[in-house]
Amino acid sequence: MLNRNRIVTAAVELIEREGADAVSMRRIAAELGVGVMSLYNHVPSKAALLDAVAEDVLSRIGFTDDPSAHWTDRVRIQARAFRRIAHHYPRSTMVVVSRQLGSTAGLLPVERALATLRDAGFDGREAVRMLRMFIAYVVGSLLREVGVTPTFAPVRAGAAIADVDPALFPVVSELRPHLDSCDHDEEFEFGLELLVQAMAVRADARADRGTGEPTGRGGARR
Amino acid sequence: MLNRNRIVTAAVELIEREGADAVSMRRIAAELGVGVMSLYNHVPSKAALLDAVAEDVLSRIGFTDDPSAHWTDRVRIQARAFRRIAHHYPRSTMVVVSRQLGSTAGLLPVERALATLRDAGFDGREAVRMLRMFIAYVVGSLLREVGVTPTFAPVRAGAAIADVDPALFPVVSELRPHLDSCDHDEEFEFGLELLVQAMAVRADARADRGTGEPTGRGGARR
DNA sequence: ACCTGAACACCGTTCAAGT
DNA sequence: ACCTGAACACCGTTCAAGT
Repeated sequence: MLNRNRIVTAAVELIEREGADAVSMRRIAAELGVGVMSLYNHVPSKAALLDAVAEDVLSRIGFTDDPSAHWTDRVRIQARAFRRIAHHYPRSTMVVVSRQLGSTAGLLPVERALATLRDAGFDGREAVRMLRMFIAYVVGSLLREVGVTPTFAPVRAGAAIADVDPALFPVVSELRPHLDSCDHDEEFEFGLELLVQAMAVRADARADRGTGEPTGRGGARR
Repeated sequence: MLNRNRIVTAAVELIEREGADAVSMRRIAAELGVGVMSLYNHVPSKAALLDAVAEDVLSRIGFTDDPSAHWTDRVRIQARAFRRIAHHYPRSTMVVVSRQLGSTAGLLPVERALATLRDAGFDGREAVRMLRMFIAYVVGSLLREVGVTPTFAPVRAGAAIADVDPALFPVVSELRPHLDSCDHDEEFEFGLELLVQAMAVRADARADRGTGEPTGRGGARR
């Protein structure tokens, strides 16, 4: 029997198998062995289907939050959990990122993250700020890893820019070896660590001013 | 007379006016008062045209790098310049971000940024790392500002999630006021400052170890 | 309630024909 | 070299008809 869930799953599979461009209502219907119009009994439009795909992928994030752990470790773990689904559904990641979700699908991660930041001693305003900054970093990183990021940085993996004029771009030419290779794990962890430590500094500053609980003391553990 | 540049410009204008979804070869041709197939004399395909759009927007970044300024200020200025085009071409920003560029179009910003980071005292490997981290943050921030970011964070501007169950999402409900509003300028500057300061700490650590020039001394100025 | 085919108004791109 | 219309193989979605 046809239902919304089967349609969404088929869409995710098709995206991962052939890319987001390959997705069409007709293709998905064929995949499921039904007429195109049957889909519309369960999904109002293609746009709504893609929203559902985004929510579905997001809901697959596997969390294991340990409230007794140091908040810096909890932040690290949450960031990595987020990154993990992107690796599991690389081509769907772009879909997730390019859709403006309106539902509460992605709210659980937010709840967990904000709770962690509150435990770190940040007030509401700061916690939201920190979360937004963190998400910006994670989303930006995933876009690079998924291979969609603009060249101007982690230049396209492999050869590609063999033809850089050293006279016009001296530094880029000099650093070509470093620009050409990119260990995504290392790169992500580097930024993660830098952010966590920067956050710990703020948390400590708060504590030293006597505001909030001293939970965040001791800086970022390694 | 029809040429590549006129076509790209028309595409950018159409994207900004009606959104990326509205772009079709036929629409652009109509806009320019020519037959659809005329476009193919100057652009090999729609995909190539969108790549050209991305490059065009990127190349519009206005830079005024002052090598005599403190490197932290140069980083701030470059980040803001990048952000500014995204505000000028909000709907094209998603196109830029979702295309994998292969040309040297976006190489000038990279050159400038890497030169700045080298001046800060970072070695090649560190400079590239810092740049990648920075770009991740900036790209992620722009996606939020442009309104494309997944909900799970800067929940859709305005109402949208009035229906959050406080029992399921206590922290989210409590922080609703902060989640609902988002001053993009403030938010961006907050993360920018945090990153710059974190980078300054690393630069100082380098200098203290006696490596590189002491250019980065003194931490991040405000 | 669910499924469906025909039809409509669109796509991107190939090809052969024009100048 | 540049332009072009017709044609092909696709789209998403509406509608009326079936069960």
